[in-house]
Amino acid sequence: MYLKARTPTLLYLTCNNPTQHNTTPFSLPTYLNLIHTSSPNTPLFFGLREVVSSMDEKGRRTTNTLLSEDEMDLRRGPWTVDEDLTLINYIATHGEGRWNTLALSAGLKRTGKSCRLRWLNYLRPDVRRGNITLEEQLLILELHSRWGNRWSKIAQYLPGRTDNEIKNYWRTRVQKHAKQLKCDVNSKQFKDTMRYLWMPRLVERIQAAATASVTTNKAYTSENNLKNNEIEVHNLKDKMGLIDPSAMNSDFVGSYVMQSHTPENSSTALSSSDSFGTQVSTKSDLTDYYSV
DNA sequence: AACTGGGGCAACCGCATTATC
DNA sequence: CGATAATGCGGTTGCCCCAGT
Repeated sequence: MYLKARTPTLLYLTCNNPTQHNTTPFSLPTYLNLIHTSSPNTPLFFGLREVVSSMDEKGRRTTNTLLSEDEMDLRRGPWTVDEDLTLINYIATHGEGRWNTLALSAGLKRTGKSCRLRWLNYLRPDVRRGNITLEEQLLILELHSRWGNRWSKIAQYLPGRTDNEIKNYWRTRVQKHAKQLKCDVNSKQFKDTMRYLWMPRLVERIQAAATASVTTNKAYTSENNLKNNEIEVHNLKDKMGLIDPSAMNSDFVGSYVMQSHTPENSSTALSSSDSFGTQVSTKSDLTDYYSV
């Protein structure tokens, strides 16, 4: 079993056995939590402390490597695991804010802006990672149609998602499909396609996934779990209105958005995110819509 | 096996806004 | 009240990974 770093702090625990080629991603905060809460002699984590503390963003340069003079001044580029640990530890003790002071006090050779960005977009414990769910896609499409590129505002309605992540999603997925449709992402044609084709289809898929979940659970879960899932699906149906998707309009989705995920109730929304997770692959989101 | 092009995403930049002195 | 610093936001860039050739 070995560690692989795909990004500076997204680590993969991978089996050497090719028949068990199942990489398990962990964010650095997850690792820290596991390491802190596990016994020092727990086999899985035995030695990982040393590995984590000595790895760099690419697994090539160790913390003992001398830094160049430029790097001694102000560092740029990907964050190292050591820097992340420093930032996390400092914020755990002193709290966040006053980023320039924080950067200096923590001994990080980074700008305050860089520290803030790293914390908000990656290290914060409530950052939600993984594929954008169908429900989240629906929200993003709807909210973007309302507010345009107001990414931080849109992010307020998607608990755990950062504005950067939503922005990247929009640019890499949605704009790509606009390009394939040979129309501008701000054009009426494209907006109509979103509203009358993609969004209704998303609703259909969300409902289908919810139904499938119940079917599966009827077969494989305990009676108690089944009860919970039925409640969950019922709640989802309530949210989605169970109306003809073709009749769905912006107002409908908007009311769904406002009722279910507002910044004011985001704490509860986050805790209920388990039921907010119709996962899709990164390739399957909008790909099958524009061809209809 | 080597190369290449595109996708995905973390991080940076510049500007705007807000806070502090 | 003005100057400066800090923070927030949206646009852009650069790099890594991986599928296709």
